[in-house]
Amino acid sequence: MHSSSAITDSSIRHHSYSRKQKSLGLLCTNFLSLYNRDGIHYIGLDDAATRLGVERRRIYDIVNVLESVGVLARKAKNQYTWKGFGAIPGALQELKEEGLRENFNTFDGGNDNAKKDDDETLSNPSTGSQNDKSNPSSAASKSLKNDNRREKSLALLTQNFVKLFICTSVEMISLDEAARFLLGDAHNASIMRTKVRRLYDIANVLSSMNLIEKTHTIDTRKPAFRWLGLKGKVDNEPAYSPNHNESRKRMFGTDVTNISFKRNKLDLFTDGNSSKNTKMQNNDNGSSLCQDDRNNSKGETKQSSKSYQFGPFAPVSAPKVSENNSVKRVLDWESLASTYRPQYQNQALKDLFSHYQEAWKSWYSEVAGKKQLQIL
DNA sequence: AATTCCCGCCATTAA
DNA sequence: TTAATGGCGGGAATT
Repeated sequence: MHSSSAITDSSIRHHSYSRKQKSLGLLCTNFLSLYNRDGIHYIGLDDAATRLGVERRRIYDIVNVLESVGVLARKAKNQYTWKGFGAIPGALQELKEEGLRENFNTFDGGNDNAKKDDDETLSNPSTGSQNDKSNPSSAASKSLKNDNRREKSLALLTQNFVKLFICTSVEMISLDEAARFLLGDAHNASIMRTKVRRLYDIANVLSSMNLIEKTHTIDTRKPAFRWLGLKGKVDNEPAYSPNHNESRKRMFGTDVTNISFKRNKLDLFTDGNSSKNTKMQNNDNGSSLCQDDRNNSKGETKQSSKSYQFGPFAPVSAPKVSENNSVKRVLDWESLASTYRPQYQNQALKDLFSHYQEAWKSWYSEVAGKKQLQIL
């Protein structure tokens, strides 16, 4: 049939499984390049899953965080409305106001998980549970368990994560810190681990949109994410503007179809040929030149083939302005503090985060006491 | 060893 | 009930 194989991976020792090509970030990039076009208004989940060659489940992940930032909007079952990057500014503004107003809306300090076990102090009944649907009043049937799901949703986590940046001017924070912060802190056990897993997922798609970027803390050690927001690439409606260059870590190939070997749990390809798995979705789409790129070291655009354009995000070109022109000078307690600790711009904000104070405080002492920041 | 995070089981919720 | 959603965490890939 077709000449040359499809999964021509030009890197990775031979044909092996590569996690990178299966990342949510890549998938999101492909999703974006697939739908961020002029005539797109609606997006069908089935269509997306099929075109991108992934299971439904993954689409939900992406769609949920994209919606959290305004790029998409749920319209009906199986159908979303494409709002575009132009909708981000407005969404962020809303999130900011919402974040400043009342304590992080539905956020719930000590969610009462059915986890026996000691619960966190900090009962934060608060939340009148803002109902945005309809039915303003009438039967005041509290949605007890109802919101419980929402509280754990990827969408909410995404918004809170974003609020952390836009409401606090705390650019640069590690996911571990973010998780601790977004929780009431002191969440021993797996709750924390799971939360961090989710944050990784979120961070990956936000990264693909260039809303955030992965870097390292000043003392260059722990990886952390920095807020980029609408920086330089602000646009109103036009899909892509010629100018605007940044750098995005993860750059990928052009192939939108995500086909490749599975993770093979109990299936070593000891001998030749696929045994029986290979359950790849039926990918239509004529072009399927798979090719990744072992991370271009030089800013070289590798895209080509078809006509895939990168939307509002960097078309890859500028190598990178500065990774960490670490000025690392005095590195005193204060500078670190300003980096990690949220700086309250006004009383309102301070008040807003008042109940997080101790979270930070404990985190502080924890880290300081350890041996991490000893430069005091 | 530690960090990153893919994969998909299966509980929930919607139709 | 079936189909659509989407928590959740085991454990493999990466660092």
